[in-house]
Amino acid sequence: MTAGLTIGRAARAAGVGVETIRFYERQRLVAQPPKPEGAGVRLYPADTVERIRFIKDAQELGFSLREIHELLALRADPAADCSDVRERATAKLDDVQRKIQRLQDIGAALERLIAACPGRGGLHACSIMDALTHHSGDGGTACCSNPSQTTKGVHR
Amino acid sequence: MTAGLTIGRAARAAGVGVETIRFYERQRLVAQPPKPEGAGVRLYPADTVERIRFIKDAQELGFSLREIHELLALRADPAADCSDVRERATAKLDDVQRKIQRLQDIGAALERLIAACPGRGGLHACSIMDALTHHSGDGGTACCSNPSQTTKGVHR
DNA sequence: GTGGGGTCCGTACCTAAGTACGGAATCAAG
DNA sequence: CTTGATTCCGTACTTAGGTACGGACCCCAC
Repeated sequence: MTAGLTIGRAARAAGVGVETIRFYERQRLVAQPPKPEGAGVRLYPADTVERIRFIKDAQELGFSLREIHELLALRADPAADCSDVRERATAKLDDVQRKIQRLQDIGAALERLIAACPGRGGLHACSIMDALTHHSGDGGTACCSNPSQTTKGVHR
Repeated sequence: MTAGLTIGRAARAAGVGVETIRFYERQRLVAQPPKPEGAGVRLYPADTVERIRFIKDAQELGFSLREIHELLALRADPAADCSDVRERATAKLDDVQRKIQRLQDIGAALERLIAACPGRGGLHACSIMDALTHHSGDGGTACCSNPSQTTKGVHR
């Protein structure tokens, strides 16, 4: 069993900064390993690196740190109140499935957008909003009316 | 064609606060309708309500306002550089598909967690991290070792 | 055994995305 | 035509999630 990684190596392995790990420790999202007797430096198990990666992943999927903490706290062991764990896990699963559904809608809209691009004829969809809302096939030319609101200087 | 909604009604329809709409206007995420000649109040088309809903949805899926602006700016009309639009749309689509993949992994892990709950025998998975990492079926009892890091006071 | 990098810890600072505030103007119901 | 709710606009404040800084300490290679 390898002893573990120093915080710097752990951070590099997880793709975050050292300060981020410390921040997560303060938020109790990851456990702070004990400092060895007398003096020395804390060593992080590979486990923690996985945990941090999960946190970053979940964050990109729109979960807040609080929600991620709830996800990580879910554990099915016979010593816990199973019906409670089931309930919370089921709620999270619903959440996840709703997100998947919406992403699939957006994905389909993007595909329509891509397909409509060098249209040579039809020109069915023009913006994502169009592709999402009146996504019914055909419809002829009733699209691309007001070409305002394009890219022009957002955020500084 | 209905004239439109006042900012308050539009906000209620979109499920956000008035101040949020004004904030989005400042960020150029939604267009500010013109104030009628002389005096009066701005009227928002139903269109804008849809747009705001989309923004909120996309945000829950982990897109930043900047990314959402990019998504909304994508439009396939023959007057635009199609290869550029295709490229950006394809990149966004990849993004979306990666997110779906990761959500499906998490969903599967949650399902394993739920299934393992009133285990009566096996007890295969215990935390999401376990269910995500050594998710191979069977394996016997090597699970649920250290029940530390449970729920105990995060964020005030 | 010393020099340079890494760790430790506390505090300060930063960006994104709102949210609240306050005073003037405007609208709509009675 | 008053009164109460909205709108309008600018500026200030807040919260989440980090990031940076500074001084003390530690550890490893030379």
